[in-house]
Amino acid sequence: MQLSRIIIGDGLNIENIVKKKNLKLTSARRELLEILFYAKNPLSYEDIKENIVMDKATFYRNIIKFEEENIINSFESNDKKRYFEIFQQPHPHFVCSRCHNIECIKERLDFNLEGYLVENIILKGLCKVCNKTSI
Amino acid sequence: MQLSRIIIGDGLNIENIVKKKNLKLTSARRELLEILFYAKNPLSYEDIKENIVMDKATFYRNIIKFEEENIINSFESNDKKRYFEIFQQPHPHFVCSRCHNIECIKERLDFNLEGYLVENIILKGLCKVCNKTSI
DNA sequence: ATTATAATGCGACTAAGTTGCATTAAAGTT
DNA sequence: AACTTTAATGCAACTTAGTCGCATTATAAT
Repeated sequence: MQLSRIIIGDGLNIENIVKKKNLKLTSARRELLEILFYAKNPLSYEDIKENIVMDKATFYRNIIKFEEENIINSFESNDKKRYFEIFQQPHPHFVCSRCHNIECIKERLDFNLEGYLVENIILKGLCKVCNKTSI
Repeated sequence: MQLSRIIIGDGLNIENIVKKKNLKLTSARRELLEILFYAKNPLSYEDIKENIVMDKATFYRNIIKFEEENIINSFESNDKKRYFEIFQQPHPHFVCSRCHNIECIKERLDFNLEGYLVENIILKGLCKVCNKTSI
């Protein structure tokens, strides 16, 4: 797969995104970003590690860099793991407490919290499937 | 302090709550529940451990029991820690990504997510204080 | 007072995430 | 194309949350 050539949004590919932030384009970074670009849901380190060759330290150092540069963002689930995804328009995530699946919520949740800046919304509970099959 | 005599809601004190669930009332459990009852914000293990004498395994085993019995509930913050609080009416929590404070949100957030059962809402971003003093 | 059973403490363990340090690779310069 | 600077990598050692098995102890009922 010629993943590094995928076009994201405004004609950007992984090379441009990384270089725009004055980061060196290494194979570790290309690998990591390709996986995240192709994922349709947020991924944890455990999800990713089987598919990468880089060291754990490299992984986390890149995660930190990418988060600083707003290339990705992350949040904690209820399984003690952090989940990573390519930075998109802020949108809520639903974490199912039964099946532990994580879904991106497309519906807009409107509420006004005076004074706060809400960057991330995590909803926990039962997803559609588990809610239907619940006792 | 005669903490075990505090009255919660329907004339319940810690003794009654624990016994109602068919759990033995040990000093570890009394200690843990007293701390959580008195906390005005959710607490992590790190917050609690200086004030308890029980072993870490006992702490977590009781946390698991209490969660099963809906005496407490917990959620993950963005500092890799789990936070615990006495189970109350479900209400959102706001986690500040700058000062890492955790607040209970009293305002009702109304939205309808068809099919899901939302048990827990975590908002992340800048709290009132940090948002005001942000660049 | 006795006893059954649940809860505790201890030690060993797992897994995420971090840090220091020596080595290597990227990207600009001549 | 070789040279150089600086950033990124791999490795090993570490920290901390959380879990588990097991022997011992405390609770609550008889």
